Amino acid sequence: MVTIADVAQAAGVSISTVSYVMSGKRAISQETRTRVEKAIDSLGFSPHAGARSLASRSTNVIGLQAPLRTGVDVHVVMQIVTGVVTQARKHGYDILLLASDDAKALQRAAKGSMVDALLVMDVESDDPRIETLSGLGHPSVLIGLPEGRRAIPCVDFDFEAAGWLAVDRLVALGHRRLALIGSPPEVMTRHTSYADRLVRGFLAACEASGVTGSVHACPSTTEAVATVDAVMTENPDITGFFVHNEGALPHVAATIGRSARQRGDDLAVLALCPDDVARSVPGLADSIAVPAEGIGAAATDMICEILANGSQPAVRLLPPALTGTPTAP
Amino acid sequence: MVTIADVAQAAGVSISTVSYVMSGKRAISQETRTRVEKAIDSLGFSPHAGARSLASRSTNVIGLQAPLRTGVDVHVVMQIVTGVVTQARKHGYDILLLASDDAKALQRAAKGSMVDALLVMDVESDDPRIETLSGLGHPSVLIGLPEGRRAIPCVDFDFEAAGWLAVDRLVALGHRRLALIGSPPEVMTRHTSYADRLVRGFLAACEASGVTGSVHACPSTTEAVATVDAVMTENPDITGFFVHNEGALPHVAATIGRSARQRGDDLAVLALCPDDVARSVPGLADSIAVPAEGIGAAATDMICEILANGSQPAVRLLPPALTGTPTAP
DNA sequence: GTGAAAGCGCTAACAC
DNA sequence: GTGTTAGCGCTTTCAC
Repeated sequence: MVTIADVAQAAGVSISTVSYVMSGKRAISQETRTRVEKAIDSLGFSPHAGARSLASRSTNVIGLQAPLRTGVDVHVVMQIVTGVVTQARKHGYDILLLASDDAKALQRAAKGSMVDALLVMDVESDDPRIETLSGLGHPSVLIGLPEGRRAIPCVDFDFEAAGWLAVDRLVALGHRRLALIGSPPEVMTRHTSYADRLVRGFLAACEASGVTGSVHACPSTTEAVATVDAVMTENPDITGFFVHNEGALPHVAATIGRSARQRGDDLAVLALCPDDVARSVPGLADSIAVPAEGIGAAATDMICEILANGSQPAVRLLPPALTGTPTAP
Repeated sequence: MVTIADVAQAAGVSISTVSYVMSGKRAISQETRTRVEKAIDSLGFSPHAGARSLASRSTNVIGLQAPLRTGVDVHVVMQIVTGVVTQARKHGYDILLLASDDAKALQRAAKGSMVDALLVMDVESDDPRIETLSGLGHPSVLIGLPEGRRAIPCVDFDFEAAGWLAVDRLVALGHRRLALIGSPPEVMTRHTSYADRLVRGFLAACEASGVTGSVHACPSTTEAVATVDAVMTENPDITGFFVHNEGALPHVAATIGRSARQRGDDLAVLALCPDDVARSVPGLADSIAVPAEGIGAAATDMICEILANGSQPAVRLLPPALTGTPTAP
């Protein structure tokens, strides 16, 4: 293994000079700098991460707790993780992927000085992890927006605004009876924050616009088709569908598309999902994009800023936007 | 921060005794052991990972290079990652998620002593990373099975055997004209190892069974339906479909199911995908499970064994198995 | 069965 | 602008 001492010797300077060349924390003459840099390159030196973290009391690693369980939208999770990892690297951080999604895992990483900060996804209201995080002494950011005391900074997509936007769009298209085909029942029941916020925005917007809106939990599996059929049969006057359900989306789009063709109905499907997912669904005209990678990147930016400046920003919600071919009413 | 010295003092023993209690590397009297353990608990001590890695020259971290790009099957990737992370924790390892999937990232992690070993997914034949890994001095395992020199141990699902199994199953159901609806064109063209192996097994089995088999690349997006329609129109005598394509599967299953219903054809769809994905597709009777989480776990076991025993196992392929309601012919 | 002490490779005062 | 050196918190000889 090549150490900083080897580099110093090769460059004919002291150890600290090499260290300062790397960190840029003090002025170095152009001449020594090049000499040191050459030595570093030719020896292929990279500093020992452990030694560095021991001496500097910081690891340049951020711990990420991602929900690897099923029932979540894998596309969204993957994209958020991608955003986090990519952005972290830009700030010079690496990502330690935590195994379990309990409070213990957070403590292990923090107390073992394995990470400088923590990024936690899929936090529910009253999640015990929030209290753990507060007591940890490590900066942390939640990806999501749990209800309650708001002790930890949060980054998320503005699902509530998305609910409003969806209703505005469907109403603009001429629909007066709307349905939200939402998350699977288990997500709804868990009161996962994003599901609740979407429903709230959707219903409030329906009321504000004076249209009828109903909300339907929908399994993300085989039963999605049956669920949609049931909704359509029992509420034949619904013409505007707003779908926020990964597994159900293709079925819903197909079912409704077929029904529109067969019965000549003027039905509309508006999806809430990542852009590329929307593009892969046949027959889907518009969608509201969930900027999943952007959420990951924003959360990472926030935590890096806290790490750098000690600033303590509160909540950041990314605004929704319509995508796709806008079919004028 | 509470250090090992604090624990030693609290327990009235020397630092080394505390260290040995934790590592179990030398005999400790029952009495001191309990005293030390109590001190550890009451002080809430966890050893500093960096200090440990500096002194012991090992990090207890495994680097994982996962393809976060699109075009891959996100369900499969997520499940493999889950398997890796979960199993690693069981062996006492944590996972560092590498940002980019190039050789540089592997070097950075290894040479910076951030990891003890590397796990690399989605390796292609002639992948430059293979040579990098060989020269790195860190143990590594590939998840996948690239062609060629085989310098690095590999773990994967036995896609070739899956091709055989699929044909056997479809033939047993009475089908004589088979089609493999395969990976997207970009994956086929890249000669991603798994796609090639599946095709090879499928075609060989068709020949061995004396049935006709054709292979069709299929985009994982909107065009999947059109592709399948084209295949069915141009080859109306195909009755057995073997689908290995995340995005296309629901469409294929639906299209073929409908056609079977409308035209009264005896068509069969056999899918190759993770179990839970198969269960979420309406109207799918059987499938061959891709044990994605098992692949991740097996790869992790292998690398941990190499780390522990220095053993150098070669290739491990997980066998395919039929799932679902076996509909007798 | 236990302790003392020499590093591990780096950072960051504190010199000059 | 550069060098010297005291730690950072742990593991692991070596000594008893």
